[in-house]
Formats: sequence, structure tokens, C-alpha cells
Amino acid sequence: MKAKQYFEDALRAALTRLDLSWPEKTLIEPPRERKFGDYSANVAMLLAGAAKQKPRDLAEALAADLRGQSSHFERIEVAGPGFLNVTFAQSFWHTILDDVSVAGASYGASSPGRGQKVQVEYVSANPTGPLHIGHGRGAALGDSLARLLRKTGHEVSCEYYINDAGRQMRILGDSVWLRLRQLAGQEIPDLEDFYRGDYIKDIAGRVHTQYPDILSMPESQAIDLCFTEAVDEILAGIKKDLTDFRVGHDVWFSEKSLVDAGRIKETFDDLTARGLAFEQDGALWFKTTEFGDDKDRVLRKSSGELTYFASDIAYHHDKFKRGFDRVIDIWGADHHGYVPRMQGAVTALGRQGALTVILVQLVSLLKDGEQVAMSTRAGKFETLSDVVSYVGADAARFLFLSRKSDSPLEFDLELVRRKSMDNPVYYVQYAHARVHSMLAKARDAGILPAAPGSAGCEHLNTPEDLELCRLMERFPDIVAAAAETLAPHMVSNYLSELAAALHKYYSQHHVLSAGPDVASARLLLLSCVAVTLAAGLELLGVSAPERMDQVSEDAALASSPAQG
RNA sequence: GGGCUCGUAGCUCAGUGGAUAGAGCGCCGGACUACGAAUCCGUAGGUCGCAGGUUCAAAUCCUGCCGGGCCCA
Repeated sequence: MKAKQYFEDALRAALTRLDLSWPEKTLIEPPRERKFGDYSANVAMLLAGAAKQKPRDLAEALAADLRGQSSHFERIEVAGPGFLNVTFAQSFWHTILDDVSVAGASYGASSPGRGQKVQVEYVSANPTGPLHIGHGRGAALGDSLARLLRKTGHEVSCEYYINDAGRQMRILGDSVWLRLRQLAGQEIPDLEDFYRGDYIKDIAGRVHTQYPDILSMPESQAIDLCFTEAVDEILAGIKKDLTDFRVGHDVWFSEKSLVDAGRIKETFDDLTARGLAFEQDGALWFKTTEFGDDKDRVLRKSSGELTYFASDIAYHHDKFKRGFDRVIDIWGADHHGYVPRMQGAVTALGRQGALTVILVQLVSLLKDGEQVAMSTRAGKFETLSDVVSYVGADAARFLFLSRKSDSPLEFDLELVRRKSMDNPVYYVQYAHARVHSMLAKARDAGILPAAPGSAGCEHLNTPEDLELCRLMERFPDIVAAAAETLAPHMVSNYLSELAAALHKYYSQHHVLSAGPDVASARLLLLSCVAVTLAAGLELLGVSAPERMDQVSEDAALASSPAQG
């Protein structure tokens, strides 16, 4: 049973009886300190002014009314400036075990998003090279948001926008063509703007092997071939890196396909017809100033070249035509200047408020406290795949998702590696594994968890028993809040808290030797904790192993890749 | 110069207008011949960048300033 909802319903009824209205800013939440009870409400303070009463007097009146109703409350108190604090009876908390047992892996699900189609677009890195660590943060965030939104009833589609048209792409084709001719022995100097990573050389070599006569083709055809091959190969690499990171997109959307289908021109015509685009100095402009931007922006340069903005508008136009009620874009923080422009464009498309842009701050990769260069030069730990293979997908994802996305993040490889035994992700996973280890041992001894709803719950009467119940009861609220504020870090913080309570319980209450009835009751409680932990980890895309493999410091060091 | 954003313990970071601001790491000191010590318990550590304002109540909202990061000119 939902404690918060129960309290709210009771409170609304009491207010009605006292002829008072429900204030919009009412908060019902667990107080910071346990001594103030299980849930706390601030209604009396909010109503005091209008009701011309002292907050505490008003709170006392509410408390008296609530005490008169039959209820699950064990205590109803007034404290501090006028808080109304309630404590639920033990038997109420035990009902949470039924909820968790019945729901199983779907525990925490809710349906505020029912009927809403949401698109999450993330990573969308230019296919000009492998993903780096910053893309990994966006990937973890986007994937986790999609999981959270699905858990709260939304219909979610994950999308990767492939920037395979435009200037950067021409440079990519040219770069491979240049390297290919150099490898064939031609004396051609490097050029300033070219991609020069080792992967370009690898692609050039492969293309030449696969198309031995490429050097005798007309140059434009050869460059085109180089470009197509390079994009295909790099995209395949990106997909593999994402798969290894347990991130999957439903749709891979090509910019080139928009251009080829004439969708850009369609959008231009649409804007022009509505007086929102105009020609000046040979260029086509979009009146973004009408939508809060600080100046108008170019869509098509006088050279005829399209801007990124032009295809991005057409792309978002397309998104809404596909029927999404809400679109979430995850961008690197260096694109923040682009947000007003894009929001303006969405408003111009008649979908004001339907786009949410989440900016992901920079990840600085450290090694022993020193910054690792993030240049295009091939460094050992520059790419996402290097980092994932070094620290593991679980540790990387948990770290990314345990911080607010708008804070810069430090990712110290050696710290994560050396301190891996103290890493929060292992702390949470270990709590899960610990329960399963106990369940297995109990099974061998012929002790089974009590059936949900059966008698025996009265044995779960210590403060630690009830603390675990309280924490589990909060999980659905945490999930809903994390989905609403698009903040997966709320889930990882919660999991750390629940794991801590489990470890504490373990150290204070022995389970298997407590006598059959008590042991069975405790096993039921702990198996519910494991279910909740697994459900939470699932939202982060982190595994919930049933046993942890003991890794010694030596083994950890021995498995680290050689560094040069 | 304009804009966005951040500033919380030695470090990395939580904190939805609410009560005595929290966690992990690090330091120091404790706890297994029982379910996994990847754990637990305890000590120390704070001008929530600074100054005003709004509010019954501000780390949280508003304004200005200082400092870091980024984008644009």
C-alpha cells in the first residue's frame, strides 16, 4: 500500500471536514530525521495565513481530526513550526512485502505517462571517428532515461541522428582518399583540416585492398567510394561500442536521407509561406528573433550550402510529423548556445514546449589525478571502448548515472580501478548478491522464505526491519520523480541508500540461525530487498549478479592492458 | 563585451522552499572459530563563494558582485 498516497488521502479528507482547501504547494515527504516520523506534511504552515490561525494550532486541529478516524497511523504529531508528522503502524509497513512480491521485476512501475509517445535522441555523434568518453555519458543517460520513461508508462523510441551530409562528411571522404594515395606511395602532403587518426589509415588500407582499381577511377567517384566505405565502417564501430555498453537505439536516422528526399526544401517552403523565412544578400534567413533568439539565423548560405540548422529544423519537423508528443534531445554542453535557436524553430513549427534539451557536461578523463589528453591523436584511453574494457560497463554506467548531468564529471581511471572494491556499483551489487547467497544457503538448510501475506511478519519488528520496508515503499516515488525530472542519478543515490540499509541489517541480525519462523520472515523481507535492488539497477542498465566473483588486487592489475 | 552554466567537508559529489546541511573516499580508532569483512560501528572535518532581497521558513527563488567552465562576438 502506498504510504504517501494514504496519508495524502486522509489529509485531504480532514481538510474537507475542516472546510479548508488543499494548497498547491503541499509537500508530503519523509522527514530528514526518523524521530519526526515516517511522513511529514507542511499544509498547516501553508494555510495559516489564509485561515488566520497559528500554524501549530491549525496542525493540532488537523491532528485531532485525523486521530478520530480509523486508520493505519500509529502516531500523529505536531512538531517544529507546524509540521504534521505521522508514523505508520508496523502492520502497515509489512503490506509492502506483498506489493513487492506480487510486482516482482516490475516493482516501481507506474503510469503517469500512459498514452504519451516520447522520443529520446542521444549520442548522434558525427560518424567521423570512434566514440569517446563524453559520448558514453550521453549514451548512459539517454538509455537510462528511456528505461525510466518506459517504467512510468510512456511509449519510448530511442534514436540516433546520423550527420552524414555536409562539410564534415566531405572532409572525411577526402581524408580517406588522401591517406589511400599516400599508402600507395604518392607524395602528397597532409592538409590542415583533415582527420588524421590511425583509424583513417586503416580504413584507407582496407578500401584499397577491396577496390584495387580505385586509383584509376575518376576522382569524384573514388572519393565518393572512400566516403561511403568510411561512414559504413565507422558507424559499424559505433554500433558495436554502444552494444558493448548495453545501449541500443530503435531508429538510426540519416541526415542524408532528409536531404535526398527534398525534405529540407519542403521545410524552407513551409517557413517562407508563413513569412518566417526571407532572402537577403543571396542567403536564406530564418526569423528566429521572433521566437526569442538574439538574431536571425542563416538556413542557406549565399554559396548554396545548407547550414546544420537547416537540416536540424527539417529533422525536428519530421520527428513531430511522426507523432511524438514529446521530444528529448541530449547534447554536449558545448552546444548550449544552440538551444534558443532550436527552441525557436520548434515554436515556429507550432510545437512550443514539446522539445526538451538536456545538456551533458564535459567528462574529464583523469589518470592518477592528471588529465588525459582528449585530442584526436590516438591516446590509450581516449575512446569509449577503451574505457569500457578497462573498468567495465557496469562501473562506467553507474558512475555516469550517479551524477547530475549538468555537472562536469571527473572520471579517474586509476581511481576507479584501484578503488574498485569500494566503488558504489559493487557496493550495491554486493548487497544484491549477498541476499541471493543467503537464499541459496537457506534452501540447502531447508528454510524457505515466508509466503507473502502469511502470518509471521510480526517477527519483523526491529528498527532495521521497518527501515528496509520504508525504503522499499519509497521506490515507486523515486522512480516517478526521476522520470519526471529526467534525473537517473536519483535512482543510483536511492540504491546506495537501500544497499547500506541491507548491509547494516546483515551485520546486526543473523538470519539462518534465528529459528525457523523468524528466519523465514527475514528471508521474505530480504528477498524483497533484492527484487527492489534488481529493479533499480535495471533502470540504470547495470547488472544485478547473484554472486560476485572475488577479484584480488593482483588479478585486477594483471588484467590491465599494457600501456605505452 | 553579451549569454549559458557551475561554486556545498581535504577530495569526488548528493540535497523536491522546510526542522540540528548529508554520503562515499581519505585520516584516526574499533568489530568475524555463524549466513561472503567487496561488510559493519565510531571519532574528526562546514562562513553551503560574498552581499542584499522575497518568505512564517532560503544551500534551494530574485538581484548584484567574485571565481571556474563553455558558447557567441
